[in-house]
Amino acid sequence: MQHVERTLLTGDAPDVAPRLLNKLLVHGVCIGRIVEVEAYSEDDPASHTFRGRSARNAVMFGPAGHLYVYFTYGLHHCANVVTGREGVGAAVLLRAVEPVGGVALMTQRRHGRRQLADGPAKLCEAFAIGLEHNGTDVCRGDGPGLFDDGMAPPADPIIGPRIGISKAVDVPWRWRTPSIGR
DNA sequence: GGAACGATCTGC
DNA sequence: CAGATCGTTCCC
Repeated sequence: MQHVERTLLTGDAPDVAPRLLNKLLVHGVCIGRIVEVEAYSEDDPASHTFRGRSARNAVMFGPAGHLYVYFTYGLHHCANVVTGREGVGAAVLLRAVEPVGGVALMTQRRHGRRQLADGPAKLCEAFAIGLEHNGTDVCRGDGPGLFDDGMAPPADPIIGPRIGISKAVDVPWRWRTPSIGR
């Protein structure tokens, strides 16, 4: 199995996001099929990059294919894949994956709970993704990576507004694979 | 220096 | 439906 090509991630976030559906997130023994994503662009009031570059969001302005991990609500981590060309602050938030491998380990990390990775913070807990992975490359190496096993993105993704934001509430930049997950 | 709030999750 | 819990950002 191969890492995804970086060229897949160099477009605008809303174009890249639906392409990531059905790709695999792999970290160590843990494997999950991506079933829900959201796009965040630079001129987007809901994006961390809307007010310009900062220490926290610097990775989002870097080259495509790197992981942007942030800490929120004092206890959760969320993971994004940076998109666009270097200098453009955009990314795709990984919202949910369907567990495919490493379920025992993920269950342990999730303290025995049944929902392993059906939310952005649960996904990070299950896959042990933290700030130490901020800026790592998902197209190569041994850290959290994106892989292509040949399954195409869904032809009929469910499209809707993004979740948990207070600005640009009506922008339909959330994509979900039908019939799987929640 | 301080206050407000957040791309969430859980248990009550 | 509110609390957890703290880093980031913005304002004074």
